Amino acid sequence: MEDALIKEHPPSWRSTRQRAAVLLVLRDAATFVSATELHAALTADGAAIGLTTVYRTLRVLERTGHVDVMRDKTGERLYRPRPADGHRHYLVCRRCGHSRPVDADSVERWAESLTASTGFTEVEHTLELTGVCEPCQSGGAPSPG
Amino acid sequence: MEDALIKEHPPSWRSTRQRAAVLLVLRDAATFVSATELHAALTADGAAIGLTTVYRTLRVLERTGHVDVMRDKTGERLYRPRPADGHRHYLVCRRCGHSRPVDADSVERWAESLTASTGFTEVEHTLELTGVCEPCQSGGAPSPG
DNA sequence: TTCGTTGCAAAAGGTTTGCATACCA
DNA sequence: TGGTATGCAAACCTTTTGCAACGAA
Repeated sequence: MEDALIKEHPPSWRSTRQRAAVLLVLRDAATFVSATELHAALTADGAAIGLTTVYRTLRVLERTGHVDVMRDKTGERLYRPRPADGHRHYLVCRRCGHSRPVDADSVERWAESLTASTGFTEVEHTLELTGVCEPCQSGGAPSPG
Repeated sequence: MEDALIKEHPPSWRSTRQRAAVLLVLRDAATFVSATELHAALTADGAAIGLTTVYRTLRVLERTGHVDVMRDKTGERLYRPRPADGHRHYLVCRRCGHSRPVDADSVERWAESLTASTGFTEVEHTLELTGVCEPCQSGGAPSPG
């Protein structure tokens, strides 16, 4: 992800130790993570980085389309690197937080069809899916994080 | 809406001047409104009510399924009375805030089918749709609120 | 009279901003 | 060297909570 980001997108993306650290941790995230969690993981890894910088970096990544954002029930923002194939919807386990992209083509098409049926233009959509993943159904409930 | 709420739902819903005022304003809402806006409208109408009470009343209405909730881009919660026919998805105009329920049966079915295709159970979904409504396309942009 | 409800002020929690300093290019 | 990026502290906002007073049933 770093390469794509550093070479392509930003108006002026300056490569710093802090940003590299964020990208590194984010790249391996199998679940949506909050800014706070990300910051905790970074400092636990020994990285010296301010929470403000984490927020600012995530905002850039969001603007450049490198991360997808969703909100949990409390309204907290959660981030996850956007897959290269451009998937944009995820099914998130309510027990362990694990997320997996889902094929939402039918929803995309349906959303587009709304333009014709409602008269609304520039229709955009946000879809958040939660459930309980197979591992969490059988075994106990792995704790989030 | 008042009748339905007062007679059916609550474990113990006590009818008060403040709650009646909230229900009255909310009933006529054609758009999603925030707790703050609701409170402002109420006090503008001359009602004496605390912001805390507005929040608490909305929480009860949310729990009892009398209002639908969505979040705007800033994460603020917006409320709207739930139609009697149980529609639960809305298309909201980004310019003026007007919202209309949409038929999302196909999405509902698709979401249910995820259980089979992903192994996730108890799949729940949140869908937020925005666009620009016809009046806002032609004329200028009516201001929100 | 009882117990849910109200409202103020304060706390909480996440996110943003001001500003001086550090540092990449 | 110039202009970004950083980081601390403080500001912001929405939402929740503590607690004493109020009021519906």
